Amino acid sequence: MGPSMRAVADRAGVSVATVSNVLNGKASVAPEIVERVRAAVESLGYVRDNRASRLRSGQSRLAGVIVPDLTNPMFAAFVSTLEHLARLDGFDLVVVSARNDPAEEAARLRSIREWRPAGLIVLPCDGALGERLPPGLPAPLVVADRIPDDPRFDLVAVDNGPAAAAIVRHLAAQGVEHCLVAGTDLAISNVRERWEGALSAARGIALELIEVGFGDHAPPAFVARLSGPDRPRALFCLDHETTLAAYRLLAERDVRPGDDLALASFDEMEWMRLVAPALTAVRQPVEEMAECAWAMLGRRIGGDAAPPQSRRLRCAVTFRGSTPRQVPSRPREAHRTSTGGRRP
Amino acid sequence: MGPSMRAVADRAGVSVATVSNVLNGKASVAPEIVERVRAAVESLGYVRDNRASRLRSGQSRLAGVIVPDLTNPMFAAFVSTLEHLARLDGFDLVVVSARNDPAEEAARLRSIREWRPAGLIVLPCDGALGERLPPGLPAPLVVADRIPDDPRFDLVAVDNGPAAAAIVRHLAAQGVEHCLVAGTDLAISNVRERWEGALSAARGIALELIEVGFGDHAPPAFVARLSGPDRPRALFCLDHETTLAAYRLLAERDVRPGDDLALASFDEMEWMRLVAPALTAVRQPVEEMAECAWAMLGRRIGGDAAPPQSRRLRCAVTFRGSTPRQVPSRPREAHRTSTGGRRP
DNA sequence: ACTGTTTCGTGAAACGTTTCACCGAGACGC
DNA sequence: GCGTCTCGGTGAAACGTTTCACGAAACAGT
Repeated sequence: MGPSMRAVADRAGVSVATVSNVLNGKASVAPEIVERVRAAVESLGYVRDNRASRLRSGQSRLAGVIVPDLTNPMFAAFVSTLEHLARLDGFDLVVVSARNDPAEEAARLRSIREWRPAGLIVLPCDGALGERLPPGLPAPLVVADRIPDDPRFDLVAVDNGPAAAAIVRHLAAQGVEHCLVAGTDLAISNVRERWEGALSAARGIALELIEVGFGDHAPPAFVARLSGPDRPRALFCLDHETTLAAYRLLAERDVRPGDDLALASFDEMEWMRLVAPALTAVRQPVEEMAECAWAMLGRRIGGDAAPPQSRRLRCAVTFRGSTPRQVPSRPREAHRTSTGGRRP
Repeated sequence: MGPSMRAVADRAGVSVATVSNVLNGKASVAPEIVERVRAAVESLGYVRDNRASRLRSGQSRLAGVIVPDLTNPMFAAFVSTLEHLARLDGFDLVVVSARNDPAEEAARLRSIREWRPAGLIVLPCDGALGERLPPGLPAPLVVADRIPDDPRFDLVAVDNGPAAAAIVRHLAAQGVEHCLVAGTDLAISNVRERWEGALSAARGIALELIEVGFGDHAPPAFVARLSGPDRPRALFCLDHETTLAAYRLLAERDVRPGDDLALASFDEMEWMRLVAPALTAVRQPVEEMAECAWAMLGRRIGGDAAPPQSRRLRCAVTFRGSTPRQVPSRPREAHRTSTGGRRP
């Protein structure tokens, strides 16, 4: 163990209470004594023990974040901004990745309580968060990104429906008549909302849904649907995992996005702007979401007891070369696609 | 505050010491009493307070991780695996992103000590980690990914030199005679080692170095070098940031990797396999690195006092379409590039 | 019946802080 | 010269655990 306040006090020739006062700037202390204490701290290399400090004071200045998967760049960005904001407010963050496993999420939710966090920010694996929560909320909880069945919590998410609708309207306007819509799992609120939003805008365009799950490999049904001779002319992926799986699959099958298949995606990532043609995609405002979540949590920690609030942030939809007009005779405005006739 | 052990003890009609024994399975307790205590815990919804527990026991079962930038998918993956491993050993993780700022890194390094972590895993911003460390190591520290000037710590990193050499040899074999080598900053050990590794293999190929820094936009010198009429026929980027900047730049300037410029990269990412032509790249074994770091830290926490160890993990180098043979007349084996004549 | 030994459980002392009531000593008003 | 403040500082009681020495049975061996 390092030196304790006791050691500092002895060396400075004062009482522990005074050391505490100096360190926390609580009571007024004579400048000369402040100096002595500072010097003692310095020379001993004293570091406060937060465990004792927080235990006694009842404060925790610690927040927990639980994300479904830290490997997903979106969630990583979320945590990163959150971590920064938290630090500005003097909070530390315990970060947990549930690895897309509700059981692990539940376990972590339980174990994190032992640290007595001042607040929790949870991006749930699925909608059934309420059931997994230990009875009796241990601390203020803000739910982000995914919508739980349980309305007890503050919520910040994006407006999935309208964004998906915008994509579908765009596809229809480009002349697409039939579109395959793929997502990992409709049990995830975002995916469900996106599908419903797409449906709501499906005028003059036929939509067909397929769930592909989280597995490392695309399920046979998906593969078959995309490689058969009657494969759709357009594909709208409702989340990043699906887009990635589809993009790989298409490359293997030598189906070129843009040329052979209109491709649009939710969850815009850097690579979607780098590939050629670039992908039409919906970008979620992750940073803004993190800011909002932290602000909400801050208010709750501050004691605000207003009824649960729910905020929806607007997504940015960008149309790019992967969804060109569907009239082969007219020259395309598509970005960086070859002019055709490339297949042997 | 929630119920304490006192409350549980009262309800079960035993002493706090017994409750503690039951909860920790330390001393032998009569089965009937165990049951009573369990029931009391259950009905009160008791949760242990780690602050008190760890304070008294002197254990911490808490580890800190400091990464330069959580937004970087490599570091996110590192933290993710680490978090998982830690949890398997019953450790919690305090995660900190230094946002590429040595000052922030230093600040966090200082403040994290207040939690009395059992150990620290640090991926330093630069080589000068030693200077920023508070005097007197507070806990075992394992350095990962980047090599500090200070040899006091256990280290796990990748074999940058050989991997870079492999890339350069490959380029030479493909007929490249002159290659521009770009990296953010030679002050970063990885970048330096890669450059040196490249140099060591530069037989029959001229290498030219440029540092591009971390800014959001590529510096003018880089832009000029890549767009001028005498631009090099090959580019080797020494880190992900640089590759990204270069790739964007090339796209704007309508210079096609593979066709117009051989392009190889360190830090393979998903998108490099998705673009066409796919990028020749060096993949770092992040997961393995995390496993190794955790294992090392585990040994130190266990009390191993052997002299600092240093491990280098092997990178995987994959040659892809972005570095085709440099003989224009012969048909290329390149993957998914058009057959030429595309420029108006 | 007298020791040992084992088993099961308890009281109380830590751990390192914060906080609160209190105290001595000047300063001040009258 | 006497109360009354304020200022600066202190001792000691918490906070919720773990741990340790110790006791009270119960049981076995002589």
